[in-house]
Amino acid sequence: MRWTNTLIPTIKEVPADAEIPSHQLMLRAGLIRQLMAGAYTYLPLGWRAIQKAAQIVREEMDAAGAAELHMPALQPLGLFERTQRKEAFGSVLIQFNVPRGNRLIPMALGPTHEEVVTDLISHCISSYKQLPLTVYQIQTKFRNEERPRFGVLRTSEFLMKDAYSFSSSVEQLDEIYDRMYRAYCRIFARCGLKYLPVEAESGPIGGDASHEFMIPADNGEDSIVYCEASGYAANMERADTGRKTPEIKTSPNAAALEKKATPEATSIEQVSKFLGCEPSQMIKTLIYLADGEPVAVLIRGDHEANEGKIRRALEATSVELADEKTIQQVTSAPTGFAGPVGIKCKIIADHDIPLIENAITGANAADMHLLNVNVGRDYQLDTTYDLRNAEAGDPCPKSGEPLSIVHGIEVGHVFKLGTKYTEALDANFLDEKEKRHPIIMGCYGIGVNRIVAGLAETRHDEKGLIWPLSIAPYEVLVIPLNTNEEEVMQTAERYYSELKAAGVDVLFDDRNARAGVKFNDADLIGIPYRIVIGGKGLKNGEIETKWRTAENAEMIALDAGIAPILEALEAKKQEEYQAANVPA
RNA sequence: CGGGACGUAGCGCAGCCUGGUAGCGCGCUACACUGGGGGUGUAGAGGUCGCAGGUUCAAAUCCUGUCGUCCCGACCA
Repeated sequence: MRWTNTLIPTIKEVPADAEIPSHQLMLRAGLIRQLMAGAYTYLPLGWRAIQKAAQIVREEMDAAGAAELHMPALQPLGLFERTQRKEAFGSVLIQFNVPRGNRLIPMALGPTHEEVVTDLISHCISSYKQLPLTVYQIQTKFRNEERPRFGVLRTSEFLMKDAYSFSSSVEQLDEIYDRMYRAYCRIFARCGLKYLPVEAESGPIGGDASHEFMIPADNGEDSIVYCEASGYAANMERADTGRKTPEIKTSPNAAALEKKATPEATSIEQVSKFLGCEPSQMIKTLIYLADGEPVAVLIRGDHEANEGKIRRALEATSVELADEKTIQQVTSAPTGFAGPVGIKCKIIADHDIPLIENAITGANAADMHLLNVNVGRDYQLDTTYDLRNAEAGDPCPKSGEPLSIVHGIEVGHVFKLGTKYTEALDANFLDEKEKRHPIIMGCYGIGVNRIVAGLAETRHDEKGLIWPLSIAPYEVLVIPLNTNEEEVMQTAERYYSELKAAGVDVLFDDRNARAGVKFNDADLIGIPYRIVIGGKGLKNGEIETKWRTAENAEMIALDAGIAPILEALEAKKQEEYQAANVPA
């Protein structure tokens, strides 16, 4: 492609609205332009990078035995009503009525395709002999983000690869899940990303039912609990800590229980300020309804309760914060003054709770808190649980080494779905004994544009982007230094056409611009291999080549033609593939 | 949806407090010189100051409303 025939609007200054590197660089390098909050145009360079990523995704999905198809983005709203996801999605689901004659048809723009694909499969599959089956598509998804942000990382319209597997047994599902998991590792490695498979929520199937694939990045939205020593990685909802139940006994330093008025101080922050104490000295008493039964959950004041852990500890199917009325019944006080002492319901506590000497808690009376509360003397615990979010420094559940919290960009998610959608939409199969069962599903998503944004976010220097060869919009950039010199232009044209004929993705900077402009743009858009043709070199019978990542250029002889360039590209591809550590 | 900031030429910004002919840099157009890291000169083009209403002889500037964009938080199958 000739530079003058395409659209690469590079920007010298940093756009005011962009804060994070990927957003700034993608704008500056002419990859994207914003249409409105949460909706971006991909310009030729950006779109080519996306297509490269999509192609890698296709190759690996096909190799993993999945079949590509294409489903409508326009979907009947009724499907979402049948799976109850109209409510679950809420304002995220973009919906509207479309006039058809004198009727209005309620529709939605697909935020994902579980409903559509399950509906499809329910009509096509009826026997266990047709299973397992995995299908996928690469398609634009629509989710109304209440607050789009971070440029192209969080938008209301984005390109997603979504795959769905259908199987007749959990064993079949497990096998497909492992295959998808490996395909994902290969995809992200081939794209040149440093990625982390992270344990995520366990679904209805239980066990290792879900992994998120994260790119570690300071500007990532998600928090990952990570242990360098053991490789343990889990998201905040899921992460266990290696803490154990401590000895539960009254502290020898226990001071006399004291009741203190704390008018209108209901939050940890307010009370700690009012009493001049640290939040870590306080016990937060949260009243939950576990399958309808009230339970008091004790968490240290400076910690975050984790509902998933609470649900598992109680062996409940549903857990939600109790309503005002329940709290009033259990604590004899309005919300904000609950405490373990004398509370009228079951109590469970986090591991850290018995360790707090002379704690401060609600007094189960309006506008009152208790000081010097101690376990054993003032309230009783048989055991303790891991009920809070992991924090940096907590022991790793595998190695016992301190955990760290790293931020990440979610680029992929694999999930054992189970039969939620197949039951709701009547997608069944007949087994060998003519018994009907709902098909068992898995779903597997990749944010294709996040692959590109993730690379921009993590691979750049002060001059601009640094693409790996596998995703680079063009592999080679040919720069004739002075377009007025006939010999320079003829030579450059020759290299351009020969490289193109050899199947290399080559961009030809045929602009009549100064060298500085071309070099700076070259660094900004980050094409991996640069070939410079100038008068001085030609006099010596040489042209200059330089890798974007290299410090210095190398001269190669004109006589050699494009052969050394093709060799260098091939060697670099091998080198990148080796370095990426692509699993088998 | 709560909190904060900002809307002036394609981009980055000044002017606003204290109302009185809309400016700077980059980019763009033409010509000339120049030609290995955003070059120089000359001459130009381009703006209903986000939008609406109000105050005033007079509004980019003051007031009210509204729309948009960004950031923090809530939310995110």
